[in-house]
Amino acid sequence: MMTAAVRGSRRDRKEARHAEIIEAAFHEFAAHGFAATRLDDVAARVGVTKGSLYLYYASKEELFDAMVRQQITQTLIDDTPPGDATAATAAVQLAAVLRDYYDRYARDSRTRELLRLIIAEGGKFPDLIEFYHHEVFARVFAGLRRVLEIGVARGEFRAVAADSFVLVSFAPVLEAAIWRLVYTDRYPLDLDAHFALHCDLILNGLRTR
Amino acid sequence: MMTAAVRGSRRDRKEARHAEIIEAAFHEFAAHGFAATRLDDVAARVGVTKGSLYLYYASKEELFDAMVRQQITQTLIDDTPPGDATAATAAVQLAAVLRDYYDRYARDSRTRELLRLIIAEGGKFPDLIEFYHHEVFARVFAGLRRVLEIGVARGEFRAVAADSFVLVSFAPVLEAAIWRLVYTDRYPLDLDAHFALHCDLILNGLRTR
Amino acid sequence: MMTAAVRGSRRDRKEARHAEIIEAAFHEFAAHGFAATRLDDVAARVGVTKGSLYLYYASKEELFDAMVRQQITQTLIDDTPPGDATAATAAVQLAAVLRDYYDRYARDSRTRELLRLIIAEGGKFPDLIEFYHHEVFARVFAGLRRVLEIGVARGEFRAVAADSFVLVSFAPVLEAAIWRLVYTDRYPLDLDAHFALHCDLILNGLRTR
Amino acid sequence: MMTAAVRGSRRDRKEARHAEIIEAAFHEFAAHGFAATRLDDVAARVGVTKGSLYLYYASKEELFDAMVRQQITQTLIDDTPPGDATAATAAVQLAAVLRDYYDRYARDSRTRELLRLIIAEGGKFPDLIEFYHHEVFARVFAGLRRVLEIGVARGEFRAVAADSFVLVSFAPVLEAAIWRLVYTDRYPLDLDAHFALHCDLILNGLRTR
DNA sequence: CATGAATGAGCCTTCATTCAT
DNA sequence: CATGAATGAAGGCTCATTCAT
Repeated sequence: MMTAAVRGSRRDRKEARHAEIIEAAFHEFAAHGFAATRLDDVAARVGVTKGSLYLYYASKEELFDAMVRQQITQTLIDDTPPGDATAATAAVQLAAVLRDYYDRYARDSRTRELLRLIIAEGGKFPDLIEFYHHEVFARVFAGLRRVLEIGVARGEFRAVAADSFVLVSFAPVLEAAIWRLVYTDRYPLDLDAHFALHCDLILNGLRTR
Repeated sequence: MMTAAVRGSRRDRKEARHAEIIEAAFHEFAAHGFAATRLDDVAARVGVTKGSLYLYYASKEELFDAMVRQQITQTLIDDTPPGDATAATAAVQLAAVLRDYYDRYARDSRTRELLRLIIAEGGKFPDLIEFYHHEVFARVFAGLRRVLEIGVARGEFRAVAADSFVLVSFAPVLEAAIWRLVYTDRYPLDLDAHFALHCDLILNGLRTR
Repeated sequence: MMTAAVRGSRRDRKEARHAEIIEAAFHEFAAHGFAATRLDDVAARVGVTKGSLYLYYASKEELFDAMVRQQITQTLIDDTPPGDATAATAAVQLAAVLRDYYDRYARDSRTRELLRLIIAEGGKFPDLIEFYHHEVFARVFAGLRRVLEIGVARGEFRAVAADSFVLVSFAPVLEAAIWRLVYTDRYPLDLDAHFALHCDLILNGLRTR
Repeated sequence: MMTAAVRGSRRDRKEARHAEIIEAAFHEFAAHGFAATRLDDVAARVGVTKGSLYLYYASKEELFDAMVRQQITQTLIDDTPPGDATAATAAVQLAAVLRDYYDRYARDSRTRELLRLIIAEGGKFPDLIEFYHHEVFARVFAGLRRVLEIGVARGEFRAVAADSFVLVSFAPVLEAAIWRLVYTDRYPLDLDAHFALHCDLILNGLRTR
């Protein structure tokens, strides 16, 4: 039992180290981008020597890759579908879904930084942007498409082109995220007002007459 | 006079060299980001030696800064206001303005790459994102605000919050640009359909009843 | 008695571990040389962790030293004098001695690899080449000298300079070993023909008229 | 003319640098082997910074390769055939050829060091040992074969197997080189006596009766 | 103006060695 | 005994920057 406990804790400690490194890597990579971050700094943030990182990840690339995947996965670990399925109208559902996306993708700074990395380093890591699409955009669009279909089926919404709709209706969320990424301090964005007008326009735009 | 002429042509040649270097720098920086581009590659693209770059720009940072500013300025060298001021209705004007923005910011690959650099390197070059805001977003938002005001004045549009409106109505343009930046090849975006639905939703959303 | 037995088996196990490590070290060092072999690889070959090696040898140098000494000693564990002392003529004896040396130093790949290490790393390990001289060359030369003396005493051989003779007469053996070390695959050496001509020339060269 | 002169000297200086680096590399590689030599030391020997080496050679491997090839080529730049073609007898010719080989391969320390590198690093650089064979052994053996054929044709030498003869007759040269490489200081080899007995045995061994 | 050799700081990666468990 | 995580000192290679020509 001792042995089992010791082994267990060893594995646990290793898991924990992995997590610590990922966390440190996230901060450094997010702050400086792939090329400009120094593994020295990542290690220092963990409180470990540079060489130790190589006990966990075989290269800077692998660390970056693992970090991004883990951040994406962790961000979406909440697999509860967005929105409020019990809502009376599709309009309320759509608003709930959008609010959910704002919370996940625009309000959370970690998600924003991840987005920056995807945009900035996507060219060098095609697998990662694919993964990001699969885990993030695909789900987001699926959610929006579902609400649209419900609303159309109920006669609440006009039958617009779904493929474009999911993109166009998500755009202000993405924009809010990017805006905060780039201009947070200098030109603050009032997220509530942004969300309010976003819903207003979309819902009025979709409404049947 | 000879001397002046010679001096003039010399200055011209120097101007031309500047332009060549900026152009080469744009391609390299856009492709690899600030940290990962090598001045060697920029120089090779110009057909010149690395050392020569320092006759024109004092450092990598300065070259990057000059390049981004020049690209921004050149992109906006067309100072004609967007849209079609002669249009009969504000709705048509708004559509014209949006179409104009799509052409400038989503369809043109150079503008997209510039956007990536702003997002990716903004943290390291705060003056540049400020400049970008001043030259790009400020103008864009001013254009949208004007049309909104016209439409409201004419009773065509509802009087929505202008600050949010300019952002929300521009969002699909920005999104299209970023999407093409990241997913061009894998998940193509139908820009015409995107634009069409964008206008549809916005105009229907704005319309007074 | 139990204790003694246990201790004994423990010591045996320790001896066995030593042998395993030496064996693994031989393969790695022979394949890559001193500087380029990794203790990780040696340990992996034993099926043990790198750290464990330090329970047996205090450093890479010591392991190398011990390995070479052990290989030399083991190679010569057969202390039977070379050749055939009962042979009728010194010529037959000489041929028998040479055959013996071919078997020991040219045909056996382990001996060849050892030779490479002596040549390659001798500068860094002077004690080892001294040991090699004492255990290998000194014996080889003594054997040849003895046969020469017998042949001269019997009037079969001319009285050539013994110091040079032992070297010159051994040279083709050494050459065969080195050739196989370097060119085994590309330019195979017919050891039997080599040996035959070697004997032919030496015996004819030594013969009194 | 100035320009041409300047350009010329620049190229010359670059050539000279190449030569200096090769020379320094030879000393360091010969002293420590491939893996254990530090480019820092090579650079220091040239009186230059480590980074400068990369202006001339793309990697440590390439430098090593170039160095070995250049040393081999330079050693054999003397394309005069070995021996003394005007000699009266094949025996005298053979002795002259062998003396020549002793001078080239056993007396010259540079050649010996090269040999050590071939033996030590051959496994890692198969092309180099091939090159060495082509430039060194092939020529050496061709020289010996020619003299043998002449001697046989004249009835001076017995018609022994040529393939083995070239190897066996060269062996003492190789051995002398290796001996000096390994045991120079501790067990000096009297090269003249070695050569004398070598010739004595070979010539007596070859002679027809 | 332009070159290109040279620099030197710095970064990623490796690996012999140590040590708490 | 054995482990394996951790260290830290290098070492190969890169690249922005300088400068004599």
